[in-house]
Amino acid sequence: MKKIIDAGERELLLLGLLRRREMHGYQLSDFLETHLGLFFDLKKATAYNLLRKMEKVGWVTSREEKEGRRPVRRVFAISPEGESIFQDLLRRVLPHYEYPAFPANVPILFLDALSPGEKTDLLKERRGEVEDCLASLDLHRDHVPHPLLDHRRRILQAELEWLGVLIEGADKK
Amino acid sequence: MKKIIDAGERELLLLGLLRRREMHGYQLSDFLETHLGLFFDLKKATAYNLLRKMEKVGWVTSREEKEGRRPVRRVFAISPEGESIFQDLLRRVLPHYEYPAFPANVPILFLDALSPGEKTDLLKERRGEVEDCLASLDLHRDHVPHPLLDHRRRILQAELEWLGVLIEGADKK
DNA sequence: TCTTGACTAGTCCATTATGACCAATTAGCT
DNA sequence: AGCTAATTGGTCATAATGGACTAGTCAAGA
Repeated sequence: MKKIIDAGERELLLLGLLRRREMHGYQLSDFLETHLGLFFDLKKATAYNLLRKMEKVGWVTSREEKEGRRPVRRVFAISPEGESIFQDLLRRVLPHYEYPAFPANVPILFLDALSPGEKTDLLKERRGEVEDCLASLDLHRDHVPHPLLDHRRRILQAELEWLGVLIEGADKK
Repeated sequence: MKKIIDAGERELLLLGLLRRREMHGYQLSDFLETHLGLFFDLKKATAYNLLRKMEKVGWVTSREEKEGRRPVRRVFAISPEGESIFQDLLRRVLPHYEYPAFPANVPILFLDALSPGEKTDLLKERRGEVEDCLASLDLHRDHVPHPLLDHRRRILQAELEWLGVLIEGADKK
């Protein structure tokens, strides 16, 4: 049910962020969660894991840093080697599209196990959720209009229209 | 980068298929791959694993079967318990929508690392791929128009329009 | 000042998922 | 008949994942 055809997106993501400025692990994963959590899902432990691995192959370097009386932390920076990998990955990943899995669509296969009335109700409930998603997106409107936000908006819009047609079909029958 | 918030979609899928007719593992995973591979990604080993697990908790039963001189195979069938779980899962999963992760969008974050010309070229290449996806979908047109195909078509269409806007923006600047 | 809760920073480990692999059978070709 | 490729049916080792956990620091209020 996955579909994380990993062609290096995770590495690309981390390298790209480190390219802007060096960061320690917590900083990175915090940024991922709070700024990119809407779009990507890379958990802390996974990020740390990848960082260690990328250090082992020389794409990033790290040094210890002590600030105030906090525990030492490991600051990661991209290496020249890593920069070249980044450039490569960017050009390798960007031109390809992969349709993601929509696990939430599994029940669509089994709609005929529901009575027409119940089917309509449940689909409408789902539609409501999508509408809410879309509405909450528009609260971000004031922010810089980011392509990823636009993408999300369009996907949700498509989802909405699809559900509309489904519901209509269920109603008529 | 996952986003497989597993609320039981995988179990729902297997139970739903077994509900139509009992099957052995290979049959199931083959069906998944050839008929549903476009939409979901559930690998053989994962399916077997889930089947064993569901047998352990009594949602499915199994018996050995010998046909011809082939090796015995284990045929799985849904149990009454499993049927009730199925009904429950169906009603629990259907009304909820979860935005999936689009790992292929990671490079969108780093477009400014590319020269305008290269950016446009790579985006156009991606657009070509999406167009091909869409075109190959329409070859399936003769089949019964399934909601999932329609969903895919709409998602790809949205993707296409988004890319169009992106490319236009990149060109103008 | 004491306590409670949130933040910082990171690790650990049980569970999952998957690619690789295996072994037997059958089909296809010459 | 003999050889190869594909299919059938399934297992397994390994890697990835993510929830739970640790442990120290700071902030705010009572």
